[in-house]
Amino acid sequence: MSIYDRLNEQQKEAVFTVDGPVLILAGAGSGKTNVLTHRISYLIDEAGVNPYNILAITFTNKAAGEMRERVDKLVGFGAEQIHVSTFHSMCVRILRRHADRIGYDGNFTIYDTDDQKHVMKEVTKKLSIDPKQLKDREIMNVISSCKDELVTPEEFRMSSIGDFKKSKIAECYVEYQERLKKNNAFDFDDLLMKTVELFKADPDVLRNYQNRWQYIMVDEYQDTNTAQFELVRLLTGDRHNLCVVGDDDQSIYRFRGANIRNILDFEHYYPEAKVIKLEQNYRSVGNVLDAANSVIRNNSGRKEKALWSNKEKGNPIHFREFDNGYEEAEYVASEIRHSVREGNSEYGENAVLYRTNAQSRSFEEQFVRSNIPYRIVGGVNFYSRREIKDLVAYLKTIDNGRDDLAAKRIINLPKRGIGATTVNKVQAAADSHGISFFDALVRPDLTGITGATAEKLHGFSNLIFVLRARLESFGVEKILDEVLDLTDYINQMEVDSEEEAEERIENIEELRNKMIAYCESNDEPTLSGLLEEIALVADIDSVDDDENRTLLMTIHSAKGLEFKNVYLVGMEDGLFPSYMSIQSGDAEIEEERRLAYVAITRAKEDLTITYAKARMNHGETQYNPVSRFVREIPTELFDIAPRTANKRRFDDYDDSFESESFKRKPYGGDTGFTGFKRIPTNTDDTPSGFRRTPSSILGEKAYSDKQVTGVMPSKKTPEEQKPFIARKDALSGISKGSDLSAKGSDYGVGDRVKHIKFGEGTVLSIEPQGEDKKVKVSFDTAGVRIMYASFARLVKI
DNA sequence: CGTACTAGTCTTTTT
DNA sequence: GACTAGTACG
Repeated sequence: MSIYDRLNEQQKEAVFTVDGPVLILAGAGSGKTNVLTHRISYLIDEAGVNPYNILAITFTNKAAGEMRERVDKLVGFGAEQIHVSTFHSMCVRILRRHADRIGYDGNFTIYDTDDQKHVMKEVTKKLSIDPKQLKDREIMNVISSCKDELVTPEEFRMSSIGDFKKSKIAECYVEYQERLKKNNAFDFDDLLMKTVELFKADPDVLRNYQNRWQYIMVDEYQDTNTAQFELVRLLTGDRHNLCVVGDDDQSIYRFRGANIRNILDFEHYYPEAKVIKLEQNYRSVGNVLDAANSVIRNNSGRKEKALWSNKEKGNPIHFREFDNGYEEAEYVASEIRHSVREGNSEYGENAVLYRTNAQSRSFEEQFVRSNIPYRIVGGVNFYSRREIKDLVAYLKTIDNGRDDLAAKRIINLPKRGIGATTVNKVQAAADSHGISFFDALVRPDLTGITGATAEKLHGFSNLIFVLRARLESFGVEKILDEVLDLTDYINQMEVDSEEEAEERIENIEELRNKMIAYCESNDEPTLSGLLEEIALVADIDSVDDDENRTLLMTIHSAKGLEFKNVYLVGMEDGLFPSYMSIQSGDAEIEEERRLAYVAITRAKEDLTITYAKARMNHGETQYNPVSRFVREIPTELFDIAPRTANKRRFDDYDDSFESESFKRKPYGGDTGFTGFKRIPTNTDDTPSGFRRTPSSILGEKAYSDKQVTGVMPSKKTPEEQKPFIARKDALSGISKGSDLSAKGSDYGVGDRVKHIKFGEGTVLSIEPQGEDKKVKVSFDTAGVRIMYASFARLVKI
């Protein structure tokens, strides 16, 4: 009996074919990750390949982490030698070592979208481009596409001759790239493009990596762009020991430059390639799979595939129609609550998938009201939040003063009376002397700034020097506290509301947790290392599978995940497929269709599709028809079919919900009835059909005053219903570093405590962490959390 | 230099 | 509807 016995024939073939190019066409849910991990294990244990010679590239850090974990379990030892990483982090590592070969310093910074925008602002200003005629955003998109396709500024300039608009963009590209270079910065696209450039410019370096990585595997191959293809091609060299895994039907990143031809033409490029199709789906029940197949069938130019399953048919696909998005969200929340109470699923087995992040809001509101523990993935990236960007800008400036954008961001933050005029003077001095912004501001002899303003600048640079000294003496772990302390950031923060303040403080707390986590997982933590990790994380990376919370996310984020119950919401033409894609044509619609296919195939057992007749979109109400993708699913697969549903069928369904406190009424529409309306008749909007304990009823009652964030306690005494503590009080514990250990020491292990957001819980453990304490608390509704005493401000009850 | 108001944009997805 | 950048004014 070996670990390979449980694989099916095709999977075995994929695992055992280790030499030469291999294309694994892995349909949704066909055990792809399993094949990849077994293949790595086979390479090491059976084919005698040194783990050091194996490279596995994935799409997200989360996927990389999971793969490593699973390989670790299969392979006795040596798994840590395998290089598992994302394209971007692999490129960063390579560039850190060899960037000097292409004229950059290995100590480069990585610009995010926000930083790029700032640079582009400067560029268009300098080239006096009218922002009304040519938007920064458009220019950036074109440049990004160029980089995806490995088109250099010079090449693009040549190709744009004669085209006015294009040549304007080309000028911007040239200037933009020069500025990046001057700032010793790469943007995301550069990481790939410059690595290719490096490999082409320096064959020795390339050969070095070719020798190191003799067996290469690429996951999610359908999402690679031209630069990534080229990178892989170069690394593979003459060995051709390349195994790519993907599914052309799940290619959903065309907008980002993903080139579906990479997978469709693989055999063309490597004629000796072995093609293996994994067509058995182990994930979804028959009806779900049938629905997925009937949708994707409408696309042309696919690789021939026949996904099948020997699972039972399962439940029909649920289709529900609503008057508006509010009712849609209300329904989903009540279904999930129902399902969990009936013991049919756990919160974490349910997921809500939508096309756009903007849709998350109404669901979040309903989930809070219904006391459903949830987690929203994506939206505004954690590191794009203002307070986080501010603090990270401090960290960057402390780390090295070469990031001009970072220095400019914080020079007057908190307010020091340094304005635009001064900033411009300093920048001018920096430009004319070829030094960084920060270096220029400490040189009054170059800037010509005197008097009070010079004093202010001096104050700022002094602050940075002090912080650098503290970094030296206290280390990365403490540096954030020092920044908060010396800048009095939290008290100086401008906020509109108590809620906003709370949210920001929590984000800062989260940043602090992440920094500590980084320090703990690295033998030699450095500020540069931390900042690098920060630059390359995606939101999905921080999703913890064990949390038992319902996940809300875009379909894009859901790729690669699976859930027992999936709610695919907002299935309206104009929203999904998006209005843009409908305007653009077949290629775009096909991409949206693949997205629909990805969404449907996330469901293991139950799929619920919802539609709202009217929906609020940027402030105006839209009326959209049912998504064409829904109409591509045969009506037999639905319990209530779109458009053909009748009252009888609805009433059948509704029986289980009929109650005195909560009624759904048929809606008489002109297209024939397909939806229903709920009319809550009292404040307790829970269907009375559920068996509920008195205490949970009490909890629900307490909920009628509205809660805004996260998961709340199930029980509240009148005293606790007081509003949040006044802001200044709430914050004082954080900004004064010396107070830290004094705070929150009035409780011990086993005590009941209350957290401002997570509610009540029991203290599991307390351990000292420098001046602070790490407290582990099991919250009644928010699960087990580890937090820092100074931030958590737990109150003993 | 800082504030308050206005206009514009976003909303398709992200390493 | 929400957030941001830009502008006018004190």
